[in-house]
Amino acid sequence: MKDFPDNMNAEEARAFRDAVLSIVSQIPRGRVMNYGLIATLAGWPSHARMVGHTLRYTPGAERLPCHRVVNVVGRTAPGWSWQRSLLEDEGVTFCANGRVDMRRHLWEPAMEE
DNA sequence: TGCTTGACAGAAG
DNA sequence: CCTTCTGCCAAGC
Repeated sequence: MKDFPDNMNAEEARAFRDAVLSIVSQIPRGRVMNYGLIATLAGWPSHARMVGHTLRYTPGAERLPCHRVVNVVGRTAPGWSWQRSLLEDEGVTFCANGRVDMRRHLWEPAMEE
């Protein structure tokens, strides 16, 4: 029995998008998450790139705290210079190399239960 | 139909 | 620490 189909149906693509947007909207202020983690929680591990694709091309994602989504090493999205300012405004600290201090700000929904 | 691209991740140099 | 390469998978051309 196959838990994770390799290609998505329209229904699953919609479920994936819905899950991603839902997870992102739940990221607390001053915390960040990475793409791989969101993809895993959404039910499709290794679809990290699809998460970024969804956040960028889905209308309405702009109103979500998508600026709290960074890659696994705490680096902000390329071509999105103001993302750092948005995070700093929430109290997120950055290292000298321009990366988010993941050890302090990484948030996992599992830690809520 | 087939190659390239990308808001990624991980390993290697 | 940084850059480059590979694996990944959907979207674009």
